[in-house]
Amino acid sequence: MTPTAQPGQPALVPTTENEIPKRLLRIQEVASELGLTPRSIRYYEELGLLSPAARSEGAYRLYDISDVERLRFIKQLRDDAGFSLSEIGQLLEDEAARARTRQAFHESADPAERRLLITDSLRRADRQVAILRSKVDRLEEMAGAAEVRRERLRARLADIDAGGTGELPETGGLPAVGGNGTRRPSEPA
Amino acid sequence: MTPTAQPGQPALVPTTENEIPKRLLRIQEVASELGLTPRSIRYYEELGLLSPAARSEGAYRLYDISDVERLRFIKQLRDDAGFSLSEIGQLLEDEAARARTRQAFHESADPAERRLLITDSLRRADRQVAILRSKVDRLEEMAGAAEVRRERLRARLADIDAGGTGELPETGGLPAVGGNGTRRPSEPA
DNA sequence: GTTAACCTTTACGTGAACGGTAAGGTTGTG
DNA sequence: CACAACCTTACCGTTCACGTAAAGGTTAAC
Repeated sequence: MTPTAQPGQPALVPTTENEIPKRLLRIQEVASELGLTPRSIRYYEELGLLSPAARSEGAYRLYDISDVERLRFIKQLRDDAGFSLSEIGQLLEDEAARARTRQAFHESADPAERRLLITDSLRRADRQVAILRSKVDRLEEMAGAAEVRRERLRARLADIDAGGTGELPETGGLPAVGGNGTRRPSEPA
Repeated sequence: MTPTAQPGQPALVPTTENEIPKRLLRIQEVASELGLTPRSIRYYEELGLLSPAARSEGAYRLYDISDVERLRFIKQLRDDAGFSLSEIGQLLEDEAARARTRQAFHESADPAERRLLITDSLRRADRQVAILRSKVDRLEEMAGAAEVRRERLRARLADIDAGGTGELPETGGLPAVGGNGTRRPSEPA
């Protein structure tokens, strides 16, 4: 509450020289930045969706930028794409593999081995793109259908304003308004 | 199991003349057609998302085409768009209003009143379009980002195949592969 | 009118995705 | 070194979206 610096604050990683000061974030900082809760982040970890880059001496979880980006992606997949956490798990590399992979990549200068790691990631990226694109397409179709229904309503409105009955002859769109009541082949919506 | 017609089968509505034979469907028929279960359909009804066009003498739920379309829309909103059932309720006209509206529309020949009903539906349609479009946009962005990450991986693969190290100098994409391990400003992904 | 296949309501059970709390340890500033 | 603000694990509770079973009534072909 005081205007002075708070007690248990962040933490700068002791960078060897004047390298980029890689701030490691504690769980609450990450949570606020992403609009998540510490609880849900721990839950994702429990499911194997991610694990913090490091732990402090006292076992505090410490996250780096790549962790935050991964979490942001997870959140988008959950909120925007509506995937379940288990589907997200299938889409992402599981955390164990992720750790092994990046270790392996940096420790091996062997191009053949590196090639293998990259083609592996590439396969995953392909899957992600395919799944996201197909979802975009389905949603695009829904949005299009909604626009069609809207246009129909506009046409009916125009018809009424032109002295008509406001009933359209063609196909019954989504029964937003009319749908049943009389038994004419097509109802006004 | 017999090749003969089953016992408790469908039901044709006694159409006055040779009007379009409006088949009313029982709950299981609707469910199979849409890939839902009777239970979930009843649940949606319980939440006020829809109600069957009619009930049989013995209280069987009977659905008409407009009901099926409405259910199909609900399912799409749930599966493809990932909305919760309560969000779907907000997007759709609630069933009570829907019944009142279509009654009102058919019983009133008054253009002014009809106009009101239509503008009302139009407002809802506008909301639906807006919400769906914004969701499409967010997903489009995600898909785009995924494609960028994929291209980066392809570039690294090409680099390796050209005798390079497979590390890219620019910005760190989603930490799909590399992300931490060394402390260089940008990691290979 | 029997009967198989369907339906009804009611109610309790379940998996997913967290929320909340308890009991206790850690951090960094004053 | 005291202390406020953070964190830890462990565990029980909750909401949503149904699944499942019980007990009984309905429908339509035979």
